[in-house]
Formats: sequence, C-alpha cells, structure tokens
Amino acid sequence: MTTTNGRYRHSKQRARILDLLHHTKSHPTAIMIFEELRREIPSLSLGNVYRNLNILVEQGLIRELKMGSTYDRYDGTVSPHYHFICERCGEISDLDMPHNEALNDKVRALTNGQVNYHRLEFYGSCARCLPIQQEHASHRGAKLI
Amino acid sequence: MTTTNGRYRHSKQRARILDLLHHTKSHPTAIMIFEELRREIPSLSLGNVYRNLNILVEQGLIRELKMGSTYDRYDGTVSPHYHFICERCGEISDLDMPHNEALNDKVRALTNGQVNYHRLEFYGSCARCLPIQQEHASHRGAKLI
DNA sequence: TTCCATGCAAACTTTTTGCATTCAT
DNA sequence: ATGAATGCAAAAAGTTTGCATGGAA
Repeated sequence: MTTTNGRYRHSKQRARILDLLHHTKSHPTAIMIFEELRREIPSLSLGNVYRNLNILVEQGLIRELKMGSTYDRYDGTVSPHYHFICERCGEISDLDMPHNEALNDKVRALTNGQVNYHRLEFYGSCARCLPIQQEHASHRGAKLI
Repeated sequence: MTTTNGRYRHSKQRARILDLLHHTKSHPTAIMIFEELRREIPSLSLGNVYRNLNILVEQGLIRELKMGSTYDRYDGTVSPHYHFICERCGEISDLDMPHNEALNDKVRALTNGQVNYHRLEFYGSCARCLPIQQEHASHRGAKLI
C-alpha cells in the first residue's frame, strides 16, 4: 500500500507512465519505463516509478505480470501439469486436469516461433481459506452499517 | 552454472532435497526445504540448498516454478489475455487467441475453492530469434564432426 | 589424488520504504 | 493549508558467488 487513503492527486509522472504503457506493446519492466521517461523528466527516480506502477495496479488501470518478488517454488513432479495458487495462504497444488499439449502447436502457428512449453496457473482462494475469507468480508460489511 | 563439467558426485544433501521433493505435494520454497532439512542436517546452509536445487533442475529431476528472479513486467491492457515469452530475447507479446473464462469454473469445481483468474504463458523462441538460434545450433553441431 | 560439494559470509539483483521537500487541490 | 507525490538514499527480500575446507570416486 502506498497512499494513506484512497484519494489520488494528479501527477505528471504517473500520467506519463500510464500513457507509455497504453502506447507500447512491449510489456516493459520498471527500469525500462524509468529509462525511457527520464529523457523527458530528468528528475524522475526509479523508486517513484515503482510506487506509481503499484498505484496504477491498485487502480486497475494496468496489469502486473509478476516474474519476481516472491520465493520461487520447487516441484518434484517433472511431467507437465497445471497449478492452483491460493492468494490467501500461498498454498500451491497440482490440478488433476489434462495437460493440453496441442496448445503449443496452436501458438506456434500463431507466432511463427518455436514453443517449448506452457504454464497455466489459476489464482484464487483454496477450499480451506474460503470460509475464513467470507467471514472477514461479513465483518467488514457489518462495519459499514 | 554450478559445476565445472557435467560429472556430479553423490551428496547426502542433494539426495535428501530430491527425496523431500518427491515426498511432498507442497511445492516448497528453498527456505522451507532448508528449514525442514536442517533439523536432520544441522550444518546445512541455505546457499547450498539453492545450489543443489539448481543442479537438480539442470539434471531435469525437479521443476522450478519461477515466482522470482527476473524483473516484473507491466501491461497496459487490463482485459484478460495470454502471453508468449521468448526465452532467447526476453520479448513478451500478447497472443491473439480467445480468453477461456470457462476454465475458471472447471477449476473451481475441481478444487472447491474460488478462482479469481488464471494466467497462461507460452515459452519458446520468437520468430525473430529462431533463425539465429538454429544457426548457433548448426555451429555447435559442426564442431562435433 | 582429484575436483565436486559444502559452509560461511559477502555480493548481487530487484523492489520497497523513510524522510524531508515539493506540489496539486 | 493539507496531505499526496517526489527524489534520494538506505533497507529489505531473494538468490548467487568466492573462498577455504571437507569428502566422494
């Protein structure tokens, strides 16, 4: 969380970051955005780019493709399979659903590249966390009355 | 890369890590593995756990679910869509294929949890990198003759 | 006897945060 | 005038690496 309450003010830096993301197809990293915009706003700092990216995600105006920031996980099963990840407790479980190898061919045809493998992950709340989460939600609801 | 050549020796630590991964469904992090095994091998170090995990991945005996280690990417398109990631140049591109919302329901039924969204990524070599890669491969091949 | 594996600590990479200042409202 | 946004630098989080020593083949 970056701001004290939910009210955001206008900021040239944030507006330019959003604009850049709306006009590129390159899925840039924070540093790429920083280096691009610094030519225009020389005082810009990397920390502030990160702060604004988090705000824009919070506002639902951009999406973050996490490739970092949490611990890597290790899996003793090497055959391809899919995962369910609980956003509440962090548990990762294997899904008992068929691996769709044919998707790789589809994407190869689409991109004219070579597809080595794909990764499919579902995010949500696991069966154990779901009741706890709903209980919290109702408490929050009660406060509003 | 961790070893000078391709010859590995036996190591109790590595054997125990592999064994642990084969007997758990929990997709542990390096630290979880470290803390679990340290009870058995008190001298164990975290750095060595990381080293051995990398060797086991190299050997194809385990899989790594990267949640860290590279820069996060940001996407100005917030509607759900899938990505192709070139393992050679790092380019990430949007795929022009339909988003399969129904998968979420399937997984909800499977897990009895709540599914908020899913993420599907294809890894390989993009059309631009493919010829370069094949050229390198043929050079490597030539050396073997 | 060779050189891979280890522990330890230091270094590295990526992201977040504290603080004093600036700026939008 | 208020407090969100900023730059800067320090810190945090996660992983890798250098070095001297131990251990498998």
